Amino acid sequence: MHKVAAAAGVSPMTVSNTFRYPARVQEETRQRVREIAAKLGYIPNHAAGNLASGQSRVIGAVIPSIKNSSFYKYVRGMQDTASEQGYELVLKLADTLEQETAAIQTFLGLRVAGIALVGDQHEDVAIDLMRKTGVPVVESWVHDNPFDLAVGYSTVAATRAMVDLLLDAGRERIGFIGYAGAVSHRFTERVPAFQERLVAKGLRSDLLYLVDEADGFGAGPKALEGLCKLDPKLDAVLCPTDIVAAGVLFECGRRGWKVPDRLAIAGWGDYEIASETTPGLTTLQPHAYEMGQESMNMIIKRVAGKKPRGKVVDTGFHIVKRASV
Amino acid sequence: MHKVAAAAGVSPMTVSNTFRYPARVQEETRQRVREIAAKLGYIPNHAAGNLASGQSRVIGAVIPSIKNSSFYKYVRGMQDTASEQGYELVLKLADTLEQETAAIQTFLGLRVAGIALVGDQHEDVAIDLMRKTGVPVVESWVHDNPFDLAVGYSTVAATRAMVDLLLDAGRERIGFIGYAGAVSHRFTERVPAFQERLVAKGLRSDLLYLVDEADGFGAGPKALEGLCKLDPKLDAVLCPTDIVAAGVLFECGRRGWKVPDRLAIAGWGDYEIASETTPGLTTLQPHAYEMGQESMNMIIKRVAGKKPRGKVVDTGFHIVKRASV
DNA sequence: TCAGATAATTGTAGCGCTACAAATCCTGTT
DNA sequence: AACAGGATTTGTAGCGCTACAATTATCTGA
Repeated sequence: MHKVAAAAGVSPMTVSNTFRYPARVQEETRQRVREIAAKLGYIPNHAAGNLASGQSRVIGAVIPSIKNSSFYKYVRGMQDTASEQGYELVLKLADTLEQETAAIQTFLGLRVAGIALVGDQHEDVAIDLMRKTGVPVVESWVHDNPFDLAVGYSTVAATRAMVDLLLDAGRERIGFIGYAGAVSHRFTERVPAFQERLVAKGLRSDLLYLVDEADGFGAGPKALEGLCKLDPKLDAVLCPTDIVAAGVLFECGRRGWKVPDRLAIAGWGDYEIASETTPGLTTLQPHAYEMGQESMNMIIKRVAGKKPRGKVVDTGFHIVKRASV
Repeated sequence: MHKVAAAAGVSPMTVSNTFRYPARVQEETRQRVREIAAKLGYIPNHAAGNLASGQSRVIGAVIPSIKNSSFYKYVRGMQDTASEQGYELVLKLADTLEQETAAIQTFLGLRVAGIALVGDQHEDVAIDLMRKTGVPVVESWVHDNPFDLAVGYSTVAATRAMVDLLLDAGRERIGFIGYAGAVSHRFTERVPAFQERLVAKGLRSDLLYLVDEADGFGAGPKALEGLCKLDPKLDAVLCPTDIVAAGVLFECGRRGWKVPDRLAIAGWGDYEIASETTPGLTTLQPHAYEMGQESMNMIIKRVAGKKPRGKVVDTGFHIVKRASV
């Protein structure tokens, strides 16, 4: 900074202002400083700025997995919104709670302005740390009991809507594929919501099968086999993700089963593959992009002191009807 | 830090050493400091440490897209390797060169220890900045002309291998699906490599079709239609990604074409879907995880001054044979 | 017991930047 | 010409931490 200042014949403070508060600096001066900075390859040191001002324009997001497209739109929404408002989004991947905690610690060490998390299950250490440091935190894909801020949709309402859709289609032996590794309400909440509807209609509500991973195609065939053992006349399945649904669909192809005549298949997440299979997959669209946008908006407003703690935003969902149901 | 020091009855320097150089501090003291730090929710301020030491344990990676699984293993490889060696990996998404430049600027502002990029096409501004600041930079998925460090495999050799595979399978009217938005050698290099083999055999080498996006299923049907217009007797296609290949496969299903009898389909990337379709997709496995590992190793060695500039590592590839060819 | 060596701890200074207050420069008035 | 009042610019101090040198504690063997 000093070199730039010297080269431009101004004080270091003017250089600082040029980048932080351009309005404070005269057009002409600003231009000159910018030019010289560019020529010298000068980039303001965020770390030092952060230290001096106690503020940061960096927001950290912890993402469970990029193995599939489920979080793509969510991340895009965050990225777009953050950069629109002059913030920077950096990502860390974490597939387990331990990794999430490590990621949170890294972000805390970086003194980010805020943290975006997925889900409401976190290690105690992490919760403790976030509480003690007081960083703004937004949890997404969840609907209630926010740690600080939350944005999501109601999994329960969505599950009910999906089951109703299958019932309306005249299905009576509906199977449910769950995610065994689920530490999150996002997955576990679905079971009771699923059963409640069937019980009300006097139908079997015990056609449940848990798979190890929610993102693999391979889970589909396994689950279908498991469910068929419980009821060979199974006529519909509700899947945890479109990937699993596609796996089931491929398996139906191998078995020569017509979809949806022999089996109706409902997916979840509106992944790209849902629109590309034949038949297309009926699925639940979780408004991921909007969730990403809103999560950044909440964090940024919180940084500005405009949002109270404990705030929840419901971004809703809608069902995309295709031929598989 | 001072609060922790006071609470533990030691000097701030001892607290600093406890975290940075545990070996320098007596077991007993270290333990006490750690406990009190945990109780107080103290996390060392990376920004300040970075500033004081002029060093950083954070490495930034710019990733083109998380829309599909193509980069999943690559990121995992980076993440695992970085954390094994005590570094932190943070990610930024960038789908365009402008976004990449912005991401690089952010990382530079954060004063990261190194930067990992995908491909060898970058904006001049970005190149200039990286050169002037002298950060270690590793480009991956590319094989030559490194800006600093590079790790990848030979797209040319891989294309040749794929074409040979189709020729060995007795195909004579082979179509090539390319990626129109390709700014990178990764995609453009393939065309001449593709043609060279066919010309040598005296076969048509003009069955080319460019699609807008390499990651969408939808590109498959479009490309197939385009290629069939050029040659209705097309008997094989080489796709830019498994996603496109799956799109072609689905389209064959709609048309009632048997794969590989009527049309052989070769994918690229060994995405998960390649093993789950029926028939399975023959594809090219780019050793992405190893690429991620090696890219971090190179950066970290470079930080330690052990690697010279201009170093390239070839992580190779191999062909996964399945039923589609 | 004590010099001499090693281990453990501790001040000091300063990393690059920004908040804040103070100083300087302009303009248009009177 | 003098001056109020705003626009610009500029010192000063300090953010939280670490390199480095200096200090103090502890141990060794004769």
